[in-house]
Amino acid sequence: MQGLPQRGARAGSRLHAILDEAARLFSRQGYHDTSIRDIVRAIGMLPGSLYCHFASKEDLLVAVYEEGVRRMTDAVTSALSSAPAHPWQRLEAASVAHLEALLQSSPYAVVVIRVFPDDVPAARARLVALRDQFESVFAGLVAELPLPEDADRRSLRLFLLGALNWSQFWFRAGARQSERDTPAQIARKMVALLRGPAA
Amino acid sequence: MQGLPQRGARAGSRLHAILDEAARLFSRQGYHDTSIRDIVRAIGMLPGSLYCHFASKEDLLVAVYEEGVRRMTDAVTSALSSAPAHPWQRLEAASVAHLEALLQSSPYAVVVIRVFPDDVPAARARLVALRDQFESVFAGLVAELPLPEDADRRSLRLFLLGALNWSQFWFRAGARQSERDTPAQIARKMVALLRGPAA
Amino acid sequence: MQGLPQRGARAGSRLHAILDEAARLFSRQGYHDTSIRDIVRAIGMLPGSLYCHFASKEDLLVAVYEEGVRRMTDAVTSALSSAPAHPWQRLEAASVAHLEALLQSSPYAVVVIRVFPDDVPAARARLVALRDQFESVFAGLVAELPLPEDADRRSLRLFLLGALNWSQFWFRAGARQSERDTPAQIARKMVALLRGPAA
Amino acid sequence: MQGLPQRGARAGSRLHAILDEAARLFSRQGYHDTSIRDIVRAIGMLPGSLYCHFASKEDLLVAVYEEGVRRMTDAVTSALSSAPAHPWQRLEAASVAHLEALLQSSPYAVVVIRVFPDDVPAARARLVALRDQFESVFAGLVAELPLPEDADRRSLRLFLLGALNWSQFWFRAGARQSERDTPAQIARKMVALLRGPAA
DNA sequence: AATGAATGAGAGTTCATTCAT
DNA sequence: TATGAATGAACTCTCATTCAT
Repeated sequence: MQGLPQRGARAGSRLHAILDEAARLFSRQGYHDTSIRDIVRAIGMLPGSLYCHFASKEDLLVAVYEEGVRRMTDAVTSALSSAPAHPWQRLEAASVAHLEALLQSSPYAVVVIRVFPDDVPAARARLVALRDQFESVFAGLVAELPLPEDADRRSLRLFLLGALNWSQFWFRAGARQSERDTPAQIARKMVALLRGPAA
Repeated sequence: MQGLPQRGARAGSRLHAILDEAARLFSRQGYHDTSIRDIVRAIGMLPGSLYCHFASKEDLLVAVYEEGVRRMTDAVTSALSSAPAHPWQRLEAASVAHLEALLQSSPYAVVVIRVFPDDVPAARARLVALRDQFESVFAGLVAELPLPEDADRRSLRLFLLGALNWSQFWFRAGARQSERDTPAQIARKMVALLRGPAA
Repeated sequence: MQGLPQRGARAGSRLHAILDEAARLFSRQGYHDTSIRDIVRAIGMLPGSLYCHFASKEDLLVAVYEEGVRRMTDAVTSALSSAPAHPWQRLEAASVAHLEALLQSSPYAVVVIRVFPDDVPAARARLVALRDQFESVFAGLVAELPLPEDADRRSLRLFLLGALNWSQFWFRAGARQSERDTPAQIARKMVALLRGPAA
Repeated sequence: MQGLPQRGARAGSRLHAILDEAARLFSRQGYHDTSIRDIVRAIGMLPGSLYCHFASKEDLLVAVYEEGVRRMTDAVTSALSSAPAHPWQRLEAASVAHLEALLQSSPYAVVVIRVFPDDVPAARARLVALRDQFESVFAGLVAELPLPEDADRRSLRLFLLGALNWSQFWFRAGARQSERDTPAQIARKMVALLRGPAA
């Protein structure tokens, strides 16, 4: 885990374990339904011990968020590095990477999308800032799109990200496994819809 | 309030008051940050009294959800009754009505969109069913759209609703008041994007 | 217990029990060494139940203080009603009554003198106000004393009350029971010292 | 700081720093409201490190008490060395020195008077012994006073010290700065009151 | 002499809920 | 239909202290 303090093998591994477990539980049960006890129990610690690493439950959430944004950004950046040059294809590659992180691979990413800043007033400002940080990547990609002069790029970005993020609520439900789209397919369909039938 | 039990003027008014206050607080603070005490305090009741009307906090949430779905459905249905016959225009009218309810007029609608079934395990199934009930209205409208034989109508519906619903998270932030789109404008832009540049 | 809400036999008795037990423990162990759990355990309640009656531990302390001031004031007032008319004798009677309450009869009074406002920041202002309220009785008595025009009555009052109140720290220690002064004797000696050898 | 272990410049300075900070915080916030963390944070140490110097928080308090008694005794002794020979004047000089230490100059002295032995059961006996040690200085001075054969010298001493010590609770409140007595003036008034109007 | 992660106990408090009245 | 006291469990968090390094 890049960027985390790791001043010793033991120390780092415990902090690592707390973050991983918090990400896992926050992503599955949400923030409010996950207690400090739930988290530490799963990794063989005592509740008080967690406070050696985080001053409050909100701070822990922020740390998970930070890692989540880092991972999502990394995933998108990494996908872009091997993507074609065409702006629409780059947006598609980023969307695929984002949706795969969100729906498939990373509890950290799920936390960022699932736990809403408004639901944790004490951390709201910091969570919003982190979300904005991630969205700026997409803002950059949308800015490159070959669109008419008067196109509303902000709406397009919000529209795309909203649709992508909302998929967490229906992705695992619905049709039989075999008929279900993969995250990558979903992302490609969304970008295609935005690009329009003509393209 | 149509459809609510109303065995007398007084009775109905108390139940009404509870629901209104619950909708107001759930929509503003979320479900977990709103306590039974918060709700009853605001209407001059005591915590125990609420249980004359609802067996549990989850049941109260379900009741608010039911009313929210009813209101959203009513708003959409009502808008459709005076809408043009063209399928795209009907989808637009429905989207506008939905987004106005969500962002402008109804705390009940906000609860339906803001409080996620996964965050309230004990009521999950019922909340999902109510959401589905509402979405079926849009499924009907999407089914009418003049699209190629092989178009993925389910994705289109999920895409539109995701984008619409996600707007609750960014609507009140951002640009200066004067430059901000109204809910109706946002909805129209979204439908236009989906319809494609040709239309 | 005069002045306490008592809207029902049961209700009053529980509140009564909480206050009595809190006064008893605060007076014996101090405020910080007494936990909510200590208090409720002694009267067969659960910790949460206490919060039906008091919003916080500080509020409970204030309530004990209020009762303590009431009792001390009552004791002094009652003693004055049957005291001679001479100002020095009245001051003596008040001092005797105060010291008997403090050292002999009332845990409530002990709390007022033993728990210092500065030790409970959240309640400081209210505790100081209650102490002042009690001291004003003595201010009245000192104002009546036949003293030279330029006498410093404020210092005399603070001197007397300081000496009286400090006795809580040495009263139970020291010499054999038989040789020990009673609270009344201590109070009389103090007033005599202040009055001077001539009197 | 005389009497403290000082096995090297560095060692002494850390211990010194701990004691000073503990005295400062105990005197301002009381013993229970001051945590080990508060103390070490202020001097750039970690909680565990404090235990290289003191085996427990109570031991730290006792050390502060010891230093406090030493300072108060030194102040009184020093004042007496340059005081007139008359017993009442010597008592006055001692009282002035004590009150100046308590109200003006020494957090250590404040701790001795502010933190009551009964509030720290684990250290009670040692704290009481230290207090007694200090009071014995005053016992000696009172023994010298020219008083009638049957005078109650013990009461006089307790009365004086109680009044002096209690002043910590009202000294900083009350009248405007300009009208307020200095600690020395307060001490002189108290001794004058005890000596009686005639003298 | 100092570190810093961890302990284990316990703190005050909140909560949805119950039930006799 | 409403009350209000009580429940029982759980909550986040703080504390003095320990100990391998």
